[in-house]
Amino acid sequence: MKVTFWLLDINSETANDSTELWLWGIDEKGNRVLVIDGSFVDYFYAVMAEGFDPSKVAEEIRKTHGTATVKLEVTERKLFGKTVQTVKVYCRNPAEKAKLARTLRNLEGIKDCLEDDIRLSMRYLIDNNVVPCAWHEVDADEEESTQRVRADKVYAAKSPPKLLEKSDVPSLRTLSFHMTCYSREGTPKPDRNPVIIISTAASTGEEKQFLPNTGNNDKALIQEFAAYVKKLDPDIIAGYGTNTLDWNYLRERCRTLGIKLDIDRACTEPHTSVYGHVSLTGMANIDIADFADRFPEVKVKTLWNLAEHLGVAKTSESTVIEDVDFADYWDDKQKRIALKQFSMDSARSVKGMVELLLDFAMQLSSLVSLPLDHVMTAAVGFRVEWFLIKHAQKIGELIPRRVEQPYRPYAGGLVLKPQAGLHENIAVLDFKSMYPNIMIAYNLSPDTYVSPKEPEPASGVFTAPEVKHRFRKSPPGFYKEILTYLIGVRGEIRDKMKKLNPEAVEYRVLDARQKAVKVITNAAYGYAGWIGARWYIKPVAEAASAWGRHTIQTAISMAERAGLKVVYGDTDSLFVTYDEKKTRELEKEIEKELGLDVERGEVYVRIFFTEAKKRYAGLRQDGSLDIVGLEVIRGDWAEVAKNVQEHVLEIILKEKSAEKAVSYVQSVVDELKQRKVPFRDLIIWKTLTKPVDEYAVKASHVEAAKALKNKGWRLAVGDKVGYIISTGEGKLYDRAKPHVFATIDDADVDYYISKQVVPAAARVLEFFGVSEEDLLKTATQKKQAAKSLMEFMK
DNA sequence: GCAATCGTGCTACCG
DNA sequence: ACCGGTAGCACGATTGCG
Repeated sequence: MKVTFWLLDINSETANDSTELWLWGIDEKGNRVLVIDGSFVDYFYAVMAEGFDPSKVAEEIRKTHGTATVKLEVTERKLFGKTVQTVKVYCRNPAEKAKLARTLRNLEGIKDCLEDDIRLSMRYLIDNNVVPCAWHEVDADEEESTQRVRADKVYAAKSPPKLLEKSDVPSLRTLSFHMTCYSREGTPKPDRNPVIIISTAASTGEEKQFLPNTGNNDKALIQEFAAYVKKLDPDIIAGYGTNTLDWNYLRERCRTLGIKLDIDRACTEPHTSVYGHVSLTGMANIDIADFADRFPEVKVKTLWNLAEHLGVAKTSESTVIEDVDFADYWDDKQKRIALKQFSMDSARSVKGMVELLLDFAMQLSSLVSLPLDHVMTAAVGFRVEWFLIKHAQKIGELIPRRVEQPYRPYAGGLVLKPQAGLHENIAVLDFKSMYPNIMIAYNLSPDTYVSPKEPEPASGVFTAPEVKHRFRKSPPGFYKEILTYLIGVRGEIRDKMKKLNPEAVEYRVLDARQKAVKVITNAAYGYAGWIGARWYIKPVAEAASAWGRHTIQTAISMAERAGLKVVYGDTDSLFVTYDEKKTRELEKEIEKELGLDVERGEVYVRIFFTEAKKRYAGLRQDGSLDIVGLEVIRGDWAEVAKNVQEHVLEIILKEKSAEKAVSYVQSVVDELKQRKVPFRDLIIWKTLTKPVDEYAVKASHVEAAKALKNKGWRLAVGDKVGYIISTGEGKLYDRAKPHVFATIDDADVDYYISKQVVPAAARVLEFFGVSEEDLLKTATQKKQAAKSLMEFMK
């Protein structure tokens, strides 16, 4: 019979010489199905050394390793664009694949073995064009018993599933949860601290809260939660920070309590996958924290900061309860109510974020072919790589092994020195997707690179400026094909979207799709220059940036020839004096001359540059500010300083009144002196980028981290540490206090005035004749300062 | 002997 | 575990003055 299903998860099961691929999905009727394919045979390639006959080598392999192999095939493949002879070695046991490949590398006539590092489940997806988060049709027989697993139907596939065009998404059951643990000694430890609350919010609308029956006894709590998960049988289980914290905690806690957390669809426990995320067989475990890097404007990546940014929760001082206070809240009858509410609200926020973000994850998953639970935990480089791998398989290009490479830097984009001060009426010209389009235009690819020792191919070559790397003109390289496809597809999607109502489900799905496509397109250049890349060829990235510099240089000359003044530029953008007719002509001329599309970006009514590159603030025509690079948008400055700078910029750009800005700054300084600012506006957040004892120098955030650790708080690399500078003796790092252990009365307001607020304000105001000293002047001195300022402005 | 200067480490930004 | 270019702070060693 034919079964149509949408693929949610895949895993492989190997037992007694048989290997099965388990495809978990949902059929058109909403049944949860498991399709088992036992016919796939894992393999790798043995690449022949120069001058060896593959059939003879195959014979030798058969003789020496016949029992480990099922079948041997002589085939031709390509490696970095060059044809190679190979023997495809089918393995009896997938677990022994890498070992067999290692042995065969030493066999005479074999230069190398490749693709033994591709895991079976990925191999299956790639080879059969089976795609996660997409519909397939499979010819299969229904199995009688579904006892081993939690599924409505189990099928045995008679052949691999076929991908269908159908682009809708079935209705998925999701369960969002939030877990709270009790500890009076810092970060809770699963061997001694209980779980006190688990709140859940399901897509069905059902909400639950699991609490200890008596005291802090959490055994029944966890068992009830586990039973509920099994009963609800969600397709997606989501939380915040669950990949790094909750699942491990629950697993450890269950071990301590002697209970089994067999909640997944194969009735096994959550397991840490080789890729680092936690996997629940047959369902998708989603950690919303893994989506946080899509929102760089959220500096401190907490559940609540992200939820508020996404508009799924409104936070106020009272909503959020800090981890340090959990135990106090729990132990106080009145406050416990608030803690329970907080937990429930957290689960609801997770649910809200899932609803907003899942579309993107599913589209990215199907685009790059990584299963849904893995795609968001995978780093950008790996997402690009899996997309490349899928295409490589189609065109017969072998997947290179990841080899350790020495780091060799190369020159990147060109950044112009800005014309400092205020400018009126400035337009930005941007090259559209400059690097991808350069790679397409000059056929830059790992498989088109012509090394210096090679003769020029018949097609001729493109030679990059400055660096002189050569790339054959034809046939098209594999990056060119991929990038052309991605850019084309994104255009098609966006055209389709224009005809749809933005409220429609289809519009949302398409929007998620085009975002996923854009992410991969934009990361291709970075991938090319990444030493960890399987297809790393430094000249590819180096040539792309060299052509980029050449492109922008040429555009600058053309702009100046056209009589447009260039006030700034960075990599693929030019800031020019705006003249409707001249810029339009320039855009056309650039496109004709360079073959790259230019689009007019922002047109600023007024823009302010400091002398520094990559830092400016512009006033848009709609009255909003566009602030770039300055303290306002940095996460490592105290909020009080950022607010002041933002307000100063607004006054300068809208009213051009340095005088007004100065008195505003002075008013904030006064408030600070009286400690009349919210405490949280004094917190400085910095990331721990390595373990605390590996720092070469003493630093405030590291000292604050040490203080937290001393009180039992577990801090991981990548965590943000919030601290304030307190009054007292010594260096700044001696006076840094974790914000959770401090109050406004501890704060050294002089530090905040002289090292935060005033420098941030002066960064802007010094271009209007205002010094840091002017900003520190008292009220009586203000009038004098204002007078001389008015002279200056004239 | 001490303040000014400079190099280094570090973080977070831009495109 | 995507690239290079860049700013700017704190720290701590070095320099320069006399």
